[in-house]
Amino acid sequence: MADERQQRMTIQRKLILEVLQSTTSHPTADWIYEEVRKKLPRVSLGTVYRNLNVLKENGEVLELNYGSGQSRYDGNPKNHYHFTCQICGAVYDVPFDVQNELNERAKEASGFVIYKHRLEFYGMCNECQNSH
Amino acid sequence: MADERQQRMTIQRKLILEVLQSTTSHPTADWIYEEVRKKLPRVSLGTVYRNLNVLKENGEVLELNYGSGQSRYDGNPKNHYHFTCQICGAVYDVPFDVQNELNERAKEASGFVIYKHRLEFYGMCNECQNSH
DNA sequence: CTACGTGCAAATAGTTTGCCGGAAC
DNA sequence: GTTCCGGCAAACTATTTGCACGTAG
Repeated sequence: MADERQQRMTIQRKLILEVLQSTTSHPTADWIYEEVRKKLPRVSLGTVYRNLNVLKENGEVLELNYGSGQSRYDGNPKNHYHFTCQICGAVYDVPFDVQNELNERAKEASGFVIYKHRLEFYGMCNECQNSH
Repeated sequence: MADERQQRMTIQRKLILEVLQSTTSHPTADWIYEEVRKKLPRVSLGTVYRNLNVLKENGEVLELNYGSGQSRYDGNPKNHYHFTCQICGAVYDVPFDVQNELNERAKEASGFVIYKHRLEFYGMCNECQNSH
């Protein structure tokens, strides 16, 4: 809050944000790295991670984190819900309104101050359904 | 499903399950390791992880996975909701009924087959509130 | 010109695995 | 006795970090 450190919009940071905002696929850091590398071949994976963390702290991207393996990132910082296919691992948005009354109920049930919630659905996507 | 591999109830597995079921603190693998070590000093961390994975596959425990760092484990396999304090990192249960109609709405909104959902709340716990 | 950011490589953290001896059944 | 499991240490994967140079503002 009191940290008024000046941030620079470098080419790397700009490209990383663009990649994230131009896909709906909730990619991993590694995938983002490969994409950015197409335009900026000498970029490093460390830079990708560093910038994802900066952008996350700025509230410009979300980190999604499922059971195992890598984190995934989402260029849409507005709270919304996700679906993960338990067969192929793909992650999709679930387009229905955020249920803010859930926060109320959680507050009543727990007594804690609730800032936000995260809701993730699991199941089988259409493609995986068809190949069964 | 077709895997009818015979499992043994070893002392290690038994203690790990007991530790998990006798706490409401959703501990990390490391904490479980330290607890089990009090009764079985030569147990190894690898064994703890191996057994947590076995128990998870059996559906006897849940793996909870938040933003960063380690996984946490829950000895209560019934679906229920959690609250994470964003200040101190503690995880608590949120005692209100599972909202199965959310699965319906997600199905309508996405067209996918939904098996389950996971709902996590974030905020500030009472202790952290008092120390501010 | 002054921080802040980058590339690179090495370090870390969490978790998994290979091996071989040991124990459950 | 057979098969699964445990201890140990090494391996692996994802992510972070130290350093010296580069560049945005």
